[in-house]
Amino acid sequence: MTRRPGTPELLRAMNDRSAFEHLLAAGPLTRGRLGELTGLSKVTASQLVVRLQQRGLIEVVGTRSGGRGPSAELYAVRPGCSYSVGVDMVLDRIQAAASGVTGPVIAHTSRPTTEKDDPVRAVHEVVEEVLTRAGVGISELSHVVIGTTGVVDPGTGDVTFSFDLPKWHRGLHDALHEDLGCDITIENDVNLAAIAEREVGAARDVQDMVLFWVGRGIGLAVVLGGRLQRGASGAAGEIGYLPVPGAPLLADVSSRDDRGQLGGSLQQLVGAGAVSELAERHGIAADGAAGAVRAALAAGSPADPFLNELAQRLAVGVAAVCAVVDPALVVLAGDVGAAGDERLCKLVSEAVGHLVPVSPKVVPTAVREDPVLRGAVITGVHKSRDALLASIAAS
Amino acid sequence: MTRRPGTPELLRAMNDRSAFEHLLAAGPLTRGRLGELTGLSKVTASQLVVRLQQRGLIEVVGTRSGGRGPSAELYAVRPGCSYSVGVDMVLDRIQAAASGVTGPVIAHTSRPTTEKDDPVRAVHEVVEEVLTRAGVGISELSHVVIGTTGVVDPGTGDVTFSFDLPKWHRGLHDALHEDLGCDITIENDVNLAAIAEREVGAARDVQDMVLFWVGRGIGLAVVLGGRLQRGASGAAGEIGYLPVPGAPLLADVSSRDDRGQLGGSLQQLVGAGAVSELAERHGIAADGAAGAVRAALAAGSPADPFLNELAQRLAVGVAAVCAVVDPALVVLAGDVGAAGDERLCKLVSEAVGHLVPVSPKVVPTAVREDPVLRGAVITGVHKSRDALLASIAAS
DNA sequence: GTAGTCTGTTAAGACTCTTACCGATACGGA
DNA sequence: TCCGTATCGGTAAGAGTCTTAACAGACTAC
Repeated sequence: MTRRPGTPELLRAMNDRSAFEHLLAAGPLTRGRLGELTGLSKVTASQLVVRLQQRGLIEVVGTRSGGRGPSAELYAVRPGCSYSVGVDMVLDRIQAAASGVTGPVIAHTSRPTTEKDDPVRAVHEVVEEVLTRAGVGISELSHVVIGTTGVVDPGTGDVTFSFDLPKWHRGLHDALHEDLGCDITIENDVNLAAIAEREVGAARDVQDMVLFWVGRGIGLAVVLGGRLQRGASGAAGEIGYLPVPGAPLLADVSSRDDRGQLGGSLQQLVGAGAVSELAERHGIAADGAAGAVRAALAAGSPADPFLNELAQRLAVGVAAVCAVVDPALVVLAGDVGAAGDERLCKLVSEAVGHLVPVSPKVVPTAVREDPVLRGAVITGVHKSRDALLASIAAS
Repeated sequence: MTRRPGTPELLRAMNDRSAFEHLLAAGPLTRGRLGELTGLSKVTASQLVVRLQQRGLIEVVGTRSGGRGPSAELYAVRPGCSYSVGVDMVLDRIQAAASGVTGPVIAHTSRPTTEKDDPVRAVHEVVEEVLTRAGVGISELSHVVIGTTGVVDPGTGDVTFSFDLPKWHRGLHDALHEDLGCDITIENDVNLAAIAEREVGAARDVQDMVLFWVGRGIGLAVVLGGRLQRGASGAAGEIGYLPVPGAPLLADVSSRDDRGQLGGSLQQLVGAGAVSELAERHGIAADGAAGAVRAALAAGSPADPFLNELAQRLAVGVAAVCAVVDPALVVLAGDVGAAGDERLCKLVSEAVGHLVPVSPKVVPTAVREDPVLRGAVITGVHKSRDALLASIAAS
């Protein structure tokens, strides 16, 4: 409740902030146009530009000539006023990408790693490398966003536990913060994929959507009212544990199946292992679950029973989600989801229509390359923007 | 994006608004205290009080003496500056309650009705009656909030379809608005119960919670990030359709079971009919599902198998919800939920713990009397407050 | 070459807030 | 009993933000 009272300074901060946001969203702008967009007068817009320029947040990037009068100067956000890095680690590789505050990726790197590596060291090395490639000093780094399988405590921002990566555990957040000296955000990988989908993929401008990740593991990202919902303990979307018909109820959540893999009901139905098995049973030979789906799509109608059965299983999960949160859009992502493409989505959509009285659009992911890394970078850019805007308001 | 620029007038509006909110939240206040709470100086607080008083939004309600200097005047929101009415219709009775903008109910009425009555007329009559009892003219009425079983389109605010009430259909919102000449809000009854629970019940200050309504029908209200989530088509929480193990998958959502009742999987498992049947099978004789639960609780350990089975069934639904949205709190409400009380909640909580890796608190509803009506009144008060605050900002 | 239009600046005024000061009031301790 | 002190409410002067109005300069159009 300790909100500042409405002093005139607050007004200035609000307008500076508004102008900065418009510059971020609508590219280079003249003073006049900035005045129109913010609703402020010409004079105030000029003062505001001077302030932002003196702080190094914006710069002149050219002039717009061709009009009647003198050439107007074009202002844009200075990308170098804040850098962020996104990191994604999957199985045996760790990737990183760097961006300025304006958005576009300016450097990318990828190197091998193993689950036994110390995560702090692995992240440090890859961040250092990508910054070198970008020609940016570590002191200019504002935020690092790291994707992880598993659950992140929304209170502390720390890893609660992580599938596959035994060395990623509680305390990692603080260790990385200490090591890199910048703000650290650890986020669930499926959530990051959903952020990418909303920013540059199939879910642009959708306020209520879910992203159903079907790959080695399965997961769900829930976006409601335009906001990513992490749940009270960060476990929102852990739908591997969803109790569904067609799979035996777990005797206990801590028990493991015969593969030694943690898994609840839906996990046993549409996890990668189950999909491979299903493909095999239908006589489809391919490498891995996603490969099986691709092979089935290529095979045409002979593979229909396999795809139908897979769609039925997925639809049960989707239907449960629809019954609870009623999204406008369901994005199928992950290896298997992406491989299934529009064909599988159509089958799932039809099956869902028979189970629940709502009909969300079901579409394949439109972010085909490194969605998690992409989401991490986007999140980093957003975080560094927020920090800049807060600094505007504070001073 | 057409947001107003940061003019000094906006500042005044913000501060007026802040002061009004503080007066609503913290009861009668002196000018000095108001200045402290808003963070404004004594002078500004005085000017602000004068403005609000001239508009009839606040009034002097006494003086606070006993201190050192002269007695300070106490200001409070004038309840009469805006009235709202909440309406709830269940089966054969329609209820209404009226409130001023400060909150407390000032009049209540209840009259018989039937599903065949014209809803516009039924609502009109009960609203008129409760206003008469309150001594308020219809011209002073700002908002009417009506609870309904069934689905409300979040885009239009209109009824999409309603269980049990065939005459409640699309167009009702506009018809009521025309008839009563004030703002109309139609809201799902379970959502209203959740609003009441958050305001005066067991879910105060909880940001992520769900209310599981177990009664004649079953339903769910989802509150995430402090906001009620209605879903893209208003069908969030229609968990009667949730596919669960232990109940047969629906062949088609439009088919009906042998009772002729629309129902998905979870509905068939824990709907009132199923609970009564289960009780009968365990040799518990009582009138209705809630009665059976009360009888079982009174009977003690001989009835344990019945309660355990019921808890198991409920837990499957709760577990599915937890897997998707991970609430901090699950409130069991509705006839059956309320009857089950802490004993049933404990059993459900234990069963949920075996199904999913999160452990939300499971508690019985703390709003025992007319939760839906209560929620409707609270919603009406909030809406009329919003309207007043908007009017402050506009002028 | 001149008129017209647009950019960016300066000057004066309106509105909001703040600090500083003052008279009036009522309690508490000497 | 009386005076010191804290508090309430109000007035006056000042600082910060915005606005409109007017102006000097640059560039295009005819």
